[in-house]
Amino acid sequence: MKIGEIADITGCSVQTIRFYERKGLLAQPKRTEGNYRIYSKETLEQLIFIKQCRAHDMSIQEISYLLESRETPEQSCDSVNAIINEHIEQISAKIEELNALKASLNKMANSCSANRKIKDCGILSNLKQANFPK
Amino acid sequence: MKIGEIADITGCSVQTIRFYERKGLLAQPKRTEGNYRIYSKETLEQLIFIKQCRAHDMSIQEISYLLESRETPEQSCDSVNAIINEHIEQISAKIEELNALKASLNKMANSCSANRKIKDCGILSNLKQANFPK
DNA sequence: ATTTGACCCTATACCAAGTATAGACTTTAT
DNA sequence: ATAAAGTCTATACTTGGTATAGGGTCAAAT
Ligand SMILES: [Zn+2]
Ligand SMILES: [Zn+2]
Ligand SMILES: [Zn+2]
Ligand SMILES: [Zn+2]
Repeated sequence: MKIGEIADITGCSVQTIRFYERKGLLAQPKRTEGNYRIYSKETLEQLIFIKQCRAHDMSIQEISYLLESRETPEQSCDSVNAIINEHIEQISAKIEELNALKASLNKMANSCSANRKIKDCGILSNLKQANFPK
Repeated sequence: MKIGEIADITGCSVQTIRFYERKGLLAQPKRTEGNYRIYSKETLEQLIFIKQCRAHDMSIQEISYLLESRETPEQSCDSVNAIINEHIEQISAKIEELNALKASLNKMANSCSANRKIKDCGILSNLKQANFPK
């Protein structure tokens, strides 16, 4: 298969596939005489795996670790669990952070209701307040 | 005040302040004879405003619009409201997305419990599944 | 008077995870 | 034979900074 085909199948762009190759997520593929990349079914499956990981917002490095671990199928999958659990923790922390931001923003939005002029806008005066950790 | 002072006061790094200047969030300040930047109290307050906006995860462009609007204090603050509300929408959407990701990741994490070998790991086999929008 | 140290200056490169060109080459279709 | 579509490499751009390198400035200590 040529690069455009696996791009179509997976929904990754051609540039993204070449980018993953540069980053080491995909091995250097064989080439045709005309220097076109040629992919095997296995590489296509690996790209699908990568796509699923990215869809779960895993970093290139996390995906690297997972791909690496797939090369030792007889070993314990504890490391896989560790990566996923840590990633879930990251996402949970981000959700908490965004919920706090949203609450603060909503509070600000509610502080604009009366005068409706820029100079009196509660939103802008809220944003002027310093909020330094002592 | 010199740049290091307002960096200390606001908690922005010196590089970040220079970065904001390049991005147009802060005007070109006056300089000493030795070419050091000199800041007024007003600029310090503007930097605090910017910091508060960034703490609410607003983009440089959104902050630009807010700073611009502050220059027409007699005008209606509808545009300010629009920016904040749109930003709240962005954050809400992101929260939804992360909640969905987290649910999917938790489901995956639960699928690893039995064999504890890489080749049988439910997490990895989940990630192998293609999930293409038809 | 000079040297040290702390600060400041510009310019440039780097990070993630791609996206978007330019300019050339290969292959396919008409 | 030519045009269109696909591919190639290399490079620049995105966001919000961070981290250097290689200088210049300024105050205090020697
Ligand atoms: Zn992660
Ligand atoms: Zn208002
Ligand atoms: Zn926003
Ligand atoms: Zn497992």
